[in-house]
Amino acid sequence: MERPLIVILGPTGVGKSQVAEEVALRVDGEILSADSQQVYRGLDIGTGKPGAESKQKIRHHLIDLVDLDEEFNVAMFRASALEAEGDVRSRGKKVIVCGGTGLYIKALLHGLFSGPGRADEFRKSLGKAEEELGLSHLFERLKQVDPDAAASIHPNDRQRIFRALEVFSQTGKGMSRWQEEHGFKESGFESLKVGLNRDRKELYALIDRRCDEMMAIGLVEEVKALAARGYSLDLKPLQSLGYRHVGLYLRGKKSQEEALALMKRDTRRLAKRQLTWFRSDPEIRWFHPETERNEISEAVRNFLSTSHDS
RNA sequence: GGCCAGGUAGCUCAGUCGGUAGAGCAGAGGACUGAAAAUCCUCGUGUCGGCGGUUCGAUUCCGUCCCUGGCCA
Repeated sequence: MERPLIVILGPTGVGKSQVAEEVALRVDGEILSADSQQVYRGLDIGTGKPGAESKQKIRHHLIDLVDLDEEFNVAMFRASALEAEGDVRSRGKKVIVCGGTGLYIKALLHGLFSGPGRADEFRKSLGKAEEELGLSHLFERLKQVDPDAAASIHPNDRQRIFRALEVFSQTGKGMSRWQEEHGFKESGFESLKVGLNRDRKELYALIDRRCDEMMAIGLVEEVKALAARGYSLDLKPLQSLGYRHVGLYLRGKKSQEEALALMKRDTRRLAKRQLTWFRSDPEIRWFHPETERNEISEAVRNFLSTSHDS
């Protein structure tokens, strides 16, 4: 039996949280965050985690799963999400997924090919080879072992070249074959995808305001406190939006003003990339987060009344 | 009011010895299977301030007007 799942998605700053909370209260549900940064303990202000009042009203999941120096990735997200989903459902509550990390949502809904995880030793050797021979050499190597993957990966895309070589080296099978065989065909969920969007100008203005607010309520102090606890500003999660910008400021590379301006710009760019990702999904039904609240409720009601499991 | 410097892409500016123009930034579009708030790719037509003049042809030269900044009254 396919399990019903309400998914609320959209670019940063559109107003997903408010909509998700309203829906959760209305249908007696709990929220699974589909956000690649909220999983880190200590990243609060910059990731816009739900506050105390919200947590009192609604249970949130998939937040604060790991420390900043621990590894986290899509596969771990999927595993945690399935667990949380089962838990919520077992208590008779509705599951509402809310977030802007497209890959995470896709992995939850459709799975991932069961290839190897990250192989640090191997990556180190790749890093060395890159230093000595250049990335183009690694790309040539990929062409040899997995021409299909090489055809779909740009020669400059270091991250994907590394991953493809890693998959081949660990399994002896090209990543392109793994992907082809998997094809995101796993299912098990029947989903209602509620996409939230608004006029670009309006969205960007909200993003700018949100960045100002984050600074005003102590983003810099949050990062300082993390550094004081011994976390390096070079840690991967601290390279994300807001955190890396505060890092630039704390290291004296940018003034606070410049850092804030860059944070706004990069957040706008993220929103654009998120929209690009979501736009390609024809299953998403788009709504305005404020003016179409009624339409959203209606869609949710219809979905729940026709879904098989209830 | 006078003198000077400017008015060219959303912004900052370059340039055209007369043949309707190009950089940076901003922005737009796209890709995406264990780093995804990451990583990567692609994209620059705009009455060259208005109106006249010279010219086969003016954004470029000339005149005039308007606007902005500075200096002098």
